[in-house]
Amino acid sequence: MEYTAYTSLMRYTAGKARRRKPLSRAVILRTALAIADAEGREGLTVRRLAQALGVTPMAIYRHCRNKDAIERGLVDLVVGDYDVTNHDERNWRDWLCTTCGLMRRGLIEHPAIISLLSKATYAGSDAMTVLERILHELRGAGFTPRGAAGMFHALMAYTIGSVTLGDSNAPRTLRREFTRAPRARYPQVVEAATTLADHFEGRCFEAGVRAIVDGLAEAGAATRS
Amino acid sequence: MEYTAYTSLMRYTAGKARRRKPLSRAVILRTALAIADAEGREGLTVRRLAQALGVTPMAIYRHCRNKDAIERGLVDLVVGDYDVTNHDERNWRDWLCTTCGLMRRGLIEHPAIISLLSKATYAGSDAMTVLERILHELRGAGFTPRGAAGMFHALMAYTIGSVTLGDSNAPRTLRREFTRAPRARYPQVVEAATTLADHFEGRCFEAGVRAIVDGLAEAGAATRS
DNA sequence: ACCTGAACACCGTTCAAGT
DNA sequence: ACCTGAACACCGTTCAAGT
Repeated sequence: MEYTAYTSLMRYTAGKARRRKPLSRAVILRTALAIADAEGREGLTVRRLAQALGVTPMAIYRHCRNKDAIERGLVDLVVGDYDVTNHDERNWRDWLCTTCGLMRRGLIEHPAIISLLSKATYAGSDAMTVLERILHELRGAGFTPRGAAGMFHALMAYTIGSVTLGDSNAPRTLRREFTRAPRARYPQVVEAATTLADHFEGRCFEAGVRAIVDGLAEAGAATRS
Repeated sequence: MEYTAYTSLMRYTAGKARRRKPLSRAVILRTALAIADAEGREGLTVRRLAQALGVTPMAIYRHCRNKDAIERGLVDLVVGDYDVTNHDERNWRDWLCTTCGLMRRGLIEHPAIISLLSKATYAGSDAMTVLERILHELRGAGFTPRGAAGMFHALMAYTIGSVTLGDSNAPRTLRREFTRAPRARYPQVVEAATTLADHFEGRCFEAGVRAIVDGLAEAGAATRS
């Protein structure tokens, strides 16, 4: 216990003076993200955060209204860090595919974020900029506003759901559960066990995105001009 | 504070004798679900649960290993309550559509569950039965094991992601954020505002499912026999 | 076997006080 | 203006004790 707290403190404050001058909202959020990444969402605690910052818990309240505000700030921080639309795929299908892949990557590298997504807000955040950029790309590809909105939402939902299903269980646990299920009661599960596990582990993510893109592109004559 | 605790106690124990005899794992989980539904995930507390059961917190530990076990139990409980595959659609597309609709319904009626999904396990749970049943239906429709697994995973991911995006923000908040976004910076968002909000509010869920089903059914010659 | 009481090591947050 | 100390009302969980 003592040891864990100590090494964590070392890790999060590495290279900084133990007594810093500023303590801004920005450094609070960055430290909070580091803690959440390392110990998970419930490992992030105002008191723990203060300790990592070398400060008293109450010092944090001078810069952030409360813990909820910090958690909301983390979502913004990650969205801002991953410039998911900043790449140079030429055709719009590849562009969408890469964008979703980058989103997925960001969510996986910061696993605590996905459970905070429900606290996020669009107004005045980087998320709105990402949304605008994706709609712009889709309009350029010939989608109507309605078609573009549908595509954005479906891909977003699929990506988030994919990550949720993926980090549900420890890496190889799920694979074992499927392959070792009693064949008499679960014949289909056993037969599809390895391919099921592949999907849950995210190995077929890109194929899923492409199928959804194609499915939505065809659906309804009104979605594309 | 006193008042809230009192009315909650009344609500959760309504119709039961204040001093019950058994206190089984089953009644603990049912009460826990009621609390989680009413106050959200962080409103569910061992001490609060004990209070609602008219018992000391430690009495609960005789029946459940710890809070984590209770939370995992809640996912099973909801999956078991909603018999999502029990309906009589004739063709497989409609069948999938209705199944996803029922899953979505269950998740929305118990909003705390979605954030507990990552704690769930397949082995020995009702979730495995649902999975088996869906794969069975897809095999019957001519899908290969691989194709069926892909379809299950994609629909599951989409459904979960859809609900996650939906309950992110309070009902009308998101709609306002989109329609009132500054037009100069976010022209596409403003233009698609109402249709975007419709999607986030889940009004186009069924259309999304159908498009994904069609997209995956076409994808790859190997997925169907 | 089943439940309770007291205790421990934590939480988020407020309020008054220091510099 | 920015930070601290002490306090309050909570947590999950363990351990020994009651019946």
